[in-house]
Amino acid sequence: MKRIADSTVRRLSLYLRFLEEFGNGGQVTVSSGELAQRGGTTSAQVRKDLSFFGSFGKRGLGYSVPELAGQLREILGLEREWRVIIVGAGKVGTALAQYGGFSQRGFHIVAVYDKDPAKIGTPWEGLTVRDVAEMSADSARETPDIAVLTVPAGAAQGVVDRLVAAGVPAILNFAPAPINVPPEVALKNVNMALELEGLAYALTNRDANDGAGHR
Amino acid sequence: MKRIADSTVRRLSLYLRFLEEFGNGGQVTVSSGELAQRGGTTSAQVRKDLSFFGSFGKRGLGYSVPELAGQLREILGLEREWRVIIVGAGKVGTALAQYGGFSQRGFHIVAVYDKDPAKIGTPWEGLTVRDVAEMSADSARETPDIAVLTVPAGAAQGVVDRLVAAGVPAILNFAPAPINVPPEVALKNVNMALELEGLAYALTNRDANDGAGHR
DNA sequence: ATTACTTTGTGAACAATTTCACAAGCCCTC
DNA sequence: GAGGGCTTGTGAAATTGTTCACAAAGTAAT
Repeated sequence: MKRIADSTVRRLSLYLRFLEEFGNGGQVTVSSGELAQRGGTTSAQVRKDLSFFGSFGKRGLGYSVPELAGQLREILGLEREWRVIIVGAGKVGTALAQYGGFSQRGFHIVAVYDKDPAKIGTPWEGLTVRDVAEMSADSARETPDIAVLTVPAGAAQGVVDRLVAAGVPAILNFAPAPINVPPEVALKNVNMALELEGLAYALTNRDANDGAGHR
Repeated sequence: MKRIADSTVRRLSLYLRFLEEFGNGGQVTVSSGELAQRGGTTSAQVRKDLSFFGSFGKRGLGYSVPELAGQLREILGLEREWRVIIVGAGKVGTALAQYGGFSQRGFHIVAVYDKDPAKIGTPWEGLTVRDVAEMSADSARETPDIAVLTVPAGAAQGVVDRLVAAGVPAILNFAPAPINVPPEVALKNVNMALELEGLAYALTNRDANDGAGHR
C-alpha cells in the first residue's frame, strides 16, 4: 500500500467522529460535502482521502453512515483493543487516564508505572501504581501495544530505552524532550508548550498572517 | 511578510529549545547541521526555515547560540509576557497549570474559571477558581491574550462564544469537539485521542509504512 | 424508459513544502 | 595575504499535498 500522509490519517479520525455524531442524530446517509462542512475542509478532500483506501460511497446518494464508520474503524485499526500503559503517574498521566475518549475507542489502560516509592502501590484510577523497574518483566509476560510517556523531561530517554528494550512497538511522548527510538518503533510527540508558542507567533504576526493556526 | 507554514513555526520552537540545551552545555556556536541532527531534520531545512526571517549565521562558522536564540524568541513573540487563562478547572486544566514549560516561556496563568459551584472559590495552583460568568467582566478589565479551553466537549462551543465576545484573540482548545471561531481569532486544537489513533494506524499498517509517525 | 438531478471517484492542474546543489563568505594557518 | 576548509543563504528541482473539474453512476419522478 501507498504511504498515506499523516494529515490524511488525522482527517480520517475526524471523519469517524463526525460519522458517529451523524449516526447518533439518526442520519443514515451522508455526503462528502456534509462531512467536509463539519470538518472545515472541502468535499474533494474528503473524497480523495477516502479514495486512498477504496470506494465506499454510492454515486448520487453519498455514504452509508454506519458502513463508512465501520470501514474507517478498520482502516484506523480501531476494531481491536489496544493495550496501553502509562509511564509516569503524575498530573498529566492522571488527566489522560480520566479522559473518556480513550477507552471509548478501544484503548485500554492496562498498567501505570512510576519511579516514586511514595506512589508505587497506591491505587490509581482502578489500577495500582507499579514500579518502573517491573516494566520489563511485565512486558515479557504481556507486551503492551502503546506506551504513553508522562515522565519529566530528564527521565524520558532513559524510560524510552527500557520501553524499546521491552519490545513496546509504539510510544506517545508527552515529555517535553526530544527522544530517540529505532526506526521500527512508532513515535508521536505531543508538546503543549509548542502549541502555545504557535499561538504566540500567530498573535505577534497577526496582521501579516490573519487568524489561522492549525484548525 | 510572507505567510509562514505552521510546520516551519513548530520547528523554530524546537530549534529554540535545542539552542537552550546547547547553550546550557556551554556551546557558543552551532551549525545548521548540529541543529538538524538534534531535531531529526536536515541542515538545508534548518537554513531554509531561518532564511524566511533573515540571515543570522556566519558562513564558515555557523550561528552564535545566544544570538540566534534571541532572534528566535523575538520571531516567536516570546520576548514578552502572555496573559493566559484556563477555562475548566478539571484534571487537564490542572495538569497544564502544573506543567513548568509554560511559565518558563513567559506564559502566565492569570485566572482559572469553572462552572461547578463546588469548585468556584477554591484555591487552585496559587489562584482561586472563578465563576465562568465573571469571565466577560474580568476580560473587560484586562483582556487575556490566550484562553486554554479544558471543558467537556458539550460545553466547548458555548464557552468559546463567550470568549470571542469578550475579545480573547487566541484559543487553545483541548476539548474533544470541533469549535467555530471568527477568522480573526487564532485557534489551535489539541486532541489526544487523535494522536493515539495515529499510532494505532501506524501499528496496523506497520509493514507498509514502517516505523514513523510525526516525530 | 426517459429525463433531470445528485454525488462519487479520479486524472490532471495547481500550490505548498522539502531537498538539492552550489556560489559566496568567513575563519584559520602558513 | 593567499589557500584550504567549512558553513551559510538561496535559486531551482523534486516531491508531496490539495483543489479542480468532469465523466460515470446512481436516485427519483413522471
